[in-house]
Amino acid sequence: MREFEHPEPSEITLDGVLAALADPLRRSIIRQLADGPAEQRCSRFALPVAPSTRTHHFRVLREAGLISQRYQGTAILSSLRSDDLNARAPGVLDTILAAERREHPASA
Amino acid sequence: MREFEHPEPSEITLDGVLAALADPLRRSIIRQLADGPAEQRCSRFALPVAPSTRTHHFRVLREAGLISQRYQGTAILSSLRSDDLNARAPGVLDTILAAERREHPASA
DNA sequence: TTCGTATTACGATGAATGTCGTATTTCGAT
DNA sequence: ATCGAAATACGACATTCATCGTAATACGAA
Repeated sequence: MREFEHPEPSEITLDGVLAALADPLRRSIIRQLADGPAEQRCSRFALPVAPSTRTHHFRVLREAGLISQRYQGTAILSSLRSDDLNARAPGVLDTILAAERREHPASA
Repeated sequence: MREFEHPEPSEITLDGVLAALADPLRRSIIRQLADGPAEQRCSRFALPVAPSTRTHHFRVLREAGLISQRYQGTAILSSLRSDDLNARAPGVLDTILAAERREHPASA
């Protein structure tokens, strides 16, 4: 029943954001969050990795300030922190997402 | 050694670009290239690392398609491949550079 | 309460990465 | 022809990172 640690908007660094987005699997998570419902449970993501690896990637994204997570029963709902990101690094997320969609059109 | 291997514009991947830009030292190189003369020699960059480490970072940037390099005497001139990058991933470089300048105003 | 689902925590492992020192190459200048 | 400066190549090392398996936790449902 605990809470997650989320960085404050002011604590979000470009370095953390780019390091998080440098991994293709994490980009696919971000992309699905951007293109789908605002809040999605972890199990909704079809990732070719073990559960514990999935957890690892979600944590990296959360600690970088890219997503926020909250509990709902046994599930965890994740959502994009678009506003905080755009305040801190305007356009970075959107341009990267656009490039990602362009480079990999089908796989959402 | 006369020639360098540069990826074609079509060979530039978002993954390579982001992986290259995930390192703060490489971002500082890119920033100096963006804010200074179009072509700059490696020794012009004041980086707190050994010469061989410097070479390593320039190669990563070159192989990712971020910069192009050519020989001029014993020196090597590096320049940003802004056009190729914007064709492949529009706005990505510019928004990242803007965020970088905003986050670290003085150090250029 | 017991069970099952969703997810995390922990520890291990192999690969990738940033760093360095040393030796080497290239080229201009002396 | 030799020297020095610029940069690379190579090999080594430590750290980080992505991955996994296993065990544990929280919560809803039966």
